[in-house]
Formats: sequence, C-alpha cells, structure tokens
Amino acid sequence: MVYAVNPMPRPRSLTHEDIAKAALKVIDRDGLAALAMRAVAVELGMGTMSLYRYVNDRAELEVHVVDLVLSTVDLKPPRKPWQKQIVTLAERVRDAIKAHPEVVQLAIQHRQDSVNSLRWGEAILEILTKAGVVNRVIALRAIIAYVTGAIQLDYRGPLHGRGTDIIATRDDFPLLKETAAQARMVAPMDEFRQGLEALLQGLSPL
Amino acid sequence: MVYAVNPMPRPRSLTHEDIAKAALKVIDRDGLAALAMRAVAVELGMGTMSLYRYVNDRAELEVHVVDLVLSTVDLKPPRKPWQKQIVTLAERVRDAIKAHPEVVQLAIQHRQDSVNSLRWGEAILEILTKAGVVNRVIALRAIIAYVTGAIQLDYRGPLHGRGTDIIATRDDFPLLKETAAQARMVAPMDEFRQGLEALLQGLSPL
DNA sequence: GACCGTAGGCGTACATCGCACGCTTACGAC
DNA sequence: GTCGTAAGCGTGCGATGTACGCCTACGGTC
Repeated sequence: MVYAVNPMPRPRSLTHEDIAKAALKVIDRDGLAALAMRAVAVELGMGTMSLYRYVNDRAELEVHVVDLVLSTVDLKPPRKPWQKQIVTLAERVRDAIKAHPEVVQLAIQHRQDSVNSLRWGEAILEILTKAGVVNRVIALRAIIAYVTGAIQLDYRGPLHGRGTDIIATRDDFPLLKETAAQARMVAPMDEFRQGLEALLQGLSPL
Repeated sequence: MVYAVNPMPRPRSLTHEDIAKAALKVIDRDGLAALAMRAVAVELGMGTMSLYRYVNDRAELEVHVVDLVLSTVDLKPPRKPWQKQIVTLAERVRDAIKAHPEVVQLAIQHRQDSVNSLRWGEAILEILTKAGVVNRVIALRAIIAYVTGAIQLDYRGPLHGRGTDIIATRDDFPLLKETAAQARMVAPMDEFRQGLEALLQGLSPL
C-alpha cells in the first residue's frame, strides 16, 4: 500500500511574531533580566522546550524582539531638506526603542541580524544618495554610530537623570559638575537632534 | 583587663586592582561570557566567596575592570588645534578598549561609575572650554554618543568584517550592498577619525 | 473509518551562574 | 596568653540555557 510522500503533519500554532510579542511583554513587565526561555514559554502557555521548535536559541529570539520593536518605524521620509529627513528617521528609531527602554541593549547587539534594522539603513542610504553625498560609507557609519550611541546614552544616563544629579555634586570634577548643572536647562529632545544636526552639517561636504 | 577598642584584624591580601587584573585575564583568555566570580576566584587562587569581601557584587567587579582598562589612557592633549586634541583623546580611548575587545560592552555599560571614564569626560570638557565652545552640554553628550557608538559599531560589525561581506551579497538591499562593497576601499582608521572630525566641525559654531 | 509518517510539543536532566548564610581562622593590640 | 575583628571559605539555593528523547496531534491516503 502506497502512502503519501508528504503527509501534512501537525501545523504550527505560533508565528515568530507571537513569540516576539510574548517576549516583549515579559521585558516590558519584568525587565530585560527577566527575559528567559521559561518566562516566554509561560507567557505563551507552552512548555519551555516548545519554543525551540521556532527558534534555534535565545539569541534568535532576541533578534525577533528587535525586529518587532523596529517594525513600527515609518521609513518614508518627510518632504524636507535631506538633513531633516535623516533627523526624522533617526528620531523615529529612537522613539520606537524608547517605547521599550530595556530593549536598547538588544537593538544594538543584533543590529546586523535584524531585517528592519537593515531596512532603516537602506532608507538612510537612499536619502544620502539623493542628496549627493559622496562618501556614503563614512556618512552612514557615522550616523549609525551617533544614533546608537545617543540612544544608549539616553538610556544609561539620561540628561535629566540620577547620574547627572550625582555628577552635579562631585567637586573632584569641576567642569563635569558645572556642565551637569547646565544640563538641567537643556530640553532632552534638543539634545538628540542638535547633536545629530551638527554631525550632518559636518558630513555635508563629503 | 582592658583590651583595645579597635584591635587590628587580619589585613587584606588583595587590592581592587589585583582583582580587576585577574578578571581581565579571564576575559582576554576565555571571553566575556566566561567572566564569572568562580573563574576570577580560581585565577586568584581563592575561594569564590572571598571575592565578596572586596566587591559587593558582579557589577562592581565589572566597574573595576573598566577602570583598569581605561587607566592606561593618557589624558594630556597634544599641542594641536582643539579638534585634533579631542580626536586624539578619542582615539586613545578607542585603542585602550580595542586592546581588550570583549570589554567594550562593560565599558559602555559602566561609563558613569568608572572614575577613569569620568576623568576622560573632564579632560574633554577642558578642551571644549579652552576652545570657547558655548554649548558644552550638547557638545560633550554628542561626542560621548559618537565615540561609544563607534567603538561598539567597530566591535559588533567592523568595516572589514564578516557582516560587511554578508551585506555585500544581499540583493534585497541594493544600496547597502553597494556601500558594503565600497567599504572595502576605506581604511578602518579613517572611518573613526573622519566621522568624529565631521561631528566636531558641525559642533564648532556652538 | 482505519492507518501512518511527519513534525509539534513537552518532561527530565545537567552544567553553570550569582550570591545568601554561617563557620573557621589569621591577625595584632593588650 | 587572650580576645575582638574581619578575612576567607564551604555549602546550598534558585535561577539560567538547552540537549535529549518520548508522546501525540494532525491531515493526508487507502
């Protein structure tokens, strides 16, 4: 008796997005340190090892989380000068990540493996190309460096955060102290934008 | 009989630096993932829990490692225009960290808690002040963002690394592909410096 | 409706982690 | 010699990621 060569087996009950959403829920609720295969499995109402049917290891799960967080980023640039276009795209990534602060680490760590992250890079390159920027290698890398660094800086030691307050009392670093005091006058939104605008202006001649 | 109010107890046999050196040796030999209290204790020929006499927790040990790595950074700026001074200081941090690549993560994570990291910030502020840069808050934060981002970028996906090669074959991102190909023509040293110079130039009017 | 190959799902187990806790011991002043 | 202090360590706990192998739901074919 001849049977089917390819009988249809039990269908999958989860998508990668389902898993990413569950993981993100865990992170948002209990912090990045609480992100564990067991916790995600509980969130999904499955056994721990079931997750490994969808994901090779923890790292791959993290990539899916990053992709989920970045999936909301609108890549269509506004009708403005190219510098403003880049600033806008940069601010959108920053906002997407700030909506899930604990993901910062993952977003940077898995930048190269996240499709949505690469899509963003491609969008930036489109703007740079249309703008006629010649040295796009330097420009793109510098923009990525600044954006990732700034997002992280804002996470680890926000301008109006505890770290700044502490430094403002340290007499062993007089200039840092003075600057920390001045930091109170700077709007957090301006910080990111003005730094990036400076970088882009310096990049223009390239 | 009246005894001493403060009898001298057993003296300490280790300094924080000893511990940091042992930890760094573990990291350099077996990678950051291998950095464990147990491993450091073995390296020092002590019991695991003895470390906790010198350090509150793992995080504090990590800070000491960062301080050790940054302790070699010369903070004396060269006799050059202020932009070049900052570039030099930035390159020195980058080189210090690149000498122990796996420490990158820690260096960024504990930036605020490392004395040597703060010293570096103070040195940068001195340069900015002498140069007459007005908005030093924005300037310093932008420089830190760029430097940390770039160091990390170079670690996660170096210009001439595997990631670039992979992207150079991805037809779904034509511009990234093209740029990845061009990346082979750019000297890695130039990348860091040129991006920073662009930022500093844009920062000058501030 | 009986059958069966595939792949989904899960239970158990292991090595490893940070660290809480409490005991033992080296030290130096009296 | 005596003793208070703090250094040093042994044991144990609750986590972690994941290897391995078993059980079972499914949806074809007959």
